[in-house]
Amino acid sequence: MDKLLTAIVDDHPIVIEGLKTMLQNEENVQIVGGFGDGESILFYMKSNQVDLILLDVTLPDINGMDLCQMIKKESLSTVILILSNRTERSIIMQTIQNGASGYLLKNSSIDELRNCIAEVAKGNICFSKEVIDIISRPSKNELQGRPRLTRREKQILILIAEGKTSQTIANDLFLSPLTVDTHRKNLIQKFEVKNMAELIKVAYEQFIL
Amino acid sequence: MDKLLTAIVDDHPIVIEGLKTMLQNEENVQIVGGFGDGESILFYMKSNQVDLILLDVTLPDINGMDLCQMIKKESLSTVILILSNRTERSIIMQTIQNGASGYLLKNSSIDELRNCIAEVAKGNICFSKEVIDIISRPSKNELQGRPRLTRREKQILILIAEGKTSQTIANDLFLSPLTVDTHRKNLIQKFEVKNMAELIKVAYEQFIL
DNA sequence: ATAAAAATACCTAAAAATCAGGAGAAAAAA
DNA sequence: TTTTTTCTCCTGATTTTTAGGTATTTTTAT
Repeated sequence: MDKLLTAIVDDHPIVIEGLKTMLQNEENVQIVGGFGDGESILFYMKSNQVDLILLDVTLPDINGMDLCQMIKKESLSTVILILSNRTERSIIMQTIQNGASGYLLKNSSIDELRNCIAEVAKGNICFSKEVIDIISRPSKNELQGRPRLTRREKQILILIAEGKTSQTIANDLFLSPLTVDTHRKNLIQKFEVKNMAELIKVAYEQFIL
Repeated sequence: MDKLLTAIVDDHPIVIEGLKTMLQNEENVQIVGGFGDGESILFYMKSNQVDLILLDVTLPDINGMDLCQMIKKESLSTVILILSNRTERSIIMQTIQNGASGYLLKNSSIDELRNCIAEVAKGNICFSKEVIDIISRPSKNELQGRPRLTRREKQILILIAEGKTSQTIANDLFLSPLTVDTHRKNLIQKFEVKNMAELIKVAYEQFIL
């Protein structure tokens, strides 16, 4: 098997150097360069093949999620492995949704890194142990502080998210618009939000929608 | 190693039987029962240990995402492996976010199933090849039809999602409220939505928020 | 340098949502 | 069978958003 042509994208030169050192003796990896921002890796990819990208999500110019998409647009076969300090589950999930094949925290061991590189090279999706914990563990504020919605409230919430007005919803459900307004009010109270926009946001964050 | 006490939850008896047959000769798996709905597995778990659940997302009583959470609430150590026909990426991601450790399509081979069971039992997250494709491939309507937002628009979108009014946003950004209104208007046009609630919804669906 | 895109600001009116109360009927739970 | 929750509808005032526009200044890209 040919070595994986591997690029490192991180705005900390130290991290780049560290990774280079850690990976220089790997049999299946060949570092083709370190890049400090999104622009430069995208530019490099226009004229060079890259099989694997070790990518930090926080970059000066482009955010990691967007960069993932751009990289995949440039070359679908390039595999992206995220190396980041960010431990928010939403960030992890979003990078995967945007085309990354794996996610490691920066404090991962060389073994985990090695293992993940092997897995993603095979086409699998791979996370470090710590990341799996984050993904699997329903966070306190997601499970605990999650308001209980009645059937009607849930139903109306969905219709609100579809952009419908109280009037329209009332017609759909054969209710008075005033009733729908009451449910709106109750939803706002239950979720402790200021308006419908914020309501939809937290509903998404808490996976109710 | 002890055998994994494994429950099958699916509303099609044929699927339950098929899985039982497929897995009866596995060394590390012991089927403890088949369940046709969410209630019955939750009830069973109250008095019996279950290590692994093979779960269909579409059930008559409770939807798969919610059931995942309930199962994890009942027993955090129980590992959930989704077996489903649903190929929507959002469903796959949501089950994982809700505590599932893997996702297979029902037409997966016995080898893939065997492999995934082994992986999730080790604490890893595992998908079948087809599922990986779904997750990794940015779908047309997500990449293509995604409106390009300017920096300002994105910034204002975030503040709107926080429940702020035009007035408040204007204060935050040292702008005229009228300017903020213009950006609102442009956002509504770009996303082709009817109001802010729907805007936040599609922004989430397209991973912009 | 010039064209295009983005950001800024304004106007008028109508429509819709939010706030702050209350109150009766139906359904579900204890 | 109570009790509690949910669902329903109401008044009235206020705030905010939405839907048409127009138009100037700054940035950005060619």
